Amino acid sequence: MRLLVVEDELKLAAYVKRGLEADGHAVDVAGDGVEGLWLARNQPYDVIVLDIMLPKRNGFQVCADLRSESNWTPILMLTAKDGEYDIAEALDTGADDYLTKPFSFVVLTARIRALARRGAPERPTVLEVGDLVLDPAAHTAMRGNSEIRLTAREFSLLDFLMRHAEVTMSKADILNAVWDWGFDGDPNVVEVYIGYLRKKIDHPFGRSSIETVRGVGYRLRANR
Amino acid sequence: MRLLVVEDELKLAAYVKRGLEADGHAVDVAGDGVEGLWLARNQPYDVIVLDIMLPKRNGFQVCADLRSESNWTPILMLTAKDGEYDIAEALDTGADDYLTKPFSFVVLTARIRALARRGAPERPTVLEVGDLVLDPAAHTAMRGNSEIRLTAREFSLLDFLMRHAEVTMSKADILNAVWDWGFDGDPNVVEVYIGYLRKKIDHPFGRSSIETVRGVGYRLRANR
DNA sequence: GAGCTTTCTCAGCTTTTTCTCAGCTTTCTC
DNA sequence: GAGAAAGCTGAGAAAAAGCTGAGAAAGCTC
Repeated sequence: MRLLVVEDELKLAAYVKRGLEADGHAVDVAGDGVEGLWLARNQPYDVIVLDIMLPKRNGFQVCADLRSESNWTPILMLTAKDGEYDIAEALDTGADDYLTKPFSFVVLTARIRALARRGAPERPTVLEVGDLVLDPAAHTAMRGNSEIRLTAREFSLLDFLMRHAEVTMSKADILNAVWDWGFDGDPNVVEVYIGYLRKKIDHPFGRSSIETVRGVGYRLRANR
Repeated sequence: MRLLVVEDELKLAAYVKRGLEADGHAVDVAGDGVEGLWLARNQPYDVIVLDIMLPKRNGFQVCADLRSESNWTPILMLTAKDGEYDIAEALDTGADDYLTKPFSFVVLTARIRALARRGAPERPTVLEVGDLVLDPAAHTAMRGNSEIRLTAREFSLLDFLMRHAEVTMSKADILNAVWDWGFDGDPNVVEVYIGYLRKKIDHPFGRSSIETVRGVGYRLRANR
């Protein structure tokens, strides 16, 4: 997909760009509202990720401008949690969805995918690895025929691992993708959550499907 | 379905377009009467949603023009509640139905569906999920053989959930679809109404069929 | 316009989730 | 096989999310 990210906070923009590119998308970044507007007008994007607080022209204005020109590219707005700007306001200006900062990468990409899918009627979009099936729309996970109840964080983690099945992901990668941007707590959370997930998704007798690769990270294996 | 929305208020147009597309329709938007007329003449639509107060050529005129050209595409008129324009007048000019602003999304789509159905007489059009049956035309809901009395809001909510059975809908989605456009009250209403609905539709002994997906939203399950 | 229904807000309560911490186990190196 | 590094895990505190009863306000009906 072709994506436009309009975000003035450089670090965040870089983080988002890097992550989305790793996800296989083509990403343009604009640092202020005017530049964003210009790009949005002159390039065809599948989704626009638009921060509200921007120099020169804020997100609401950019969004309203585009809509007034009959540009209906799906827009995902980023709002700060402390809520100086209202969430409802974002939707009112014609945004299609919003996300409050801080957010995790997995959640961002999930939202972008959901937006891009709108209008397109097909509907496979489940992740499958071995006998694990994860359905982002229904927000359910199954091992074989039995449903697995997962919390939001566990779900994100499994989503991430399944999208990178068979590849060893470092703890840093995981922390980056699954936890909110700017998280600076104990990296041990990853171990803890891997533990939770193992308890829930492991076969009663089978071996873990999440392998520990000592000194490197974790890897989700399809079989056994 | 192919729909045309003629509405000059940008925010409302975006909201309607977004929602209808999420509902699986192809939506064109025109920002004034002349553009609307042009599109209506040159494209085959299943239903036209037509605001009355429009720049250049108002809804009545557009409607009359189309009818005088023997264009009988079903027209749903949008009127402001304060009633500067008369509802009867809308029907007189050849509109098929009208809706007063503000309206909720579920109501809008219900009306559009009803209009589109007029030409095609067959079609039962009841919603069924598990042993829940909802008949939008008759405005009745049944669990098995017993009727459930629902208020208008409860009905809309159940309608929405049933149309998206098995999929987890966020509170924001629900608020957007079931409550009037521009509603900016406490999002807690959703929780309250989910509570009401659960009391009414739950089996005496069964588990709830509306599941809470913590941190994400709600999901209507068919079975069990 | 009294009485009933519906819709919505509010605040306190309950449940669930998330995260930290500290001690324990496993694995690796020499 | 001792020591160190890496990983695992149970307990529990803190925060977040959701639920619900009470009641105010608005609408409808007769």
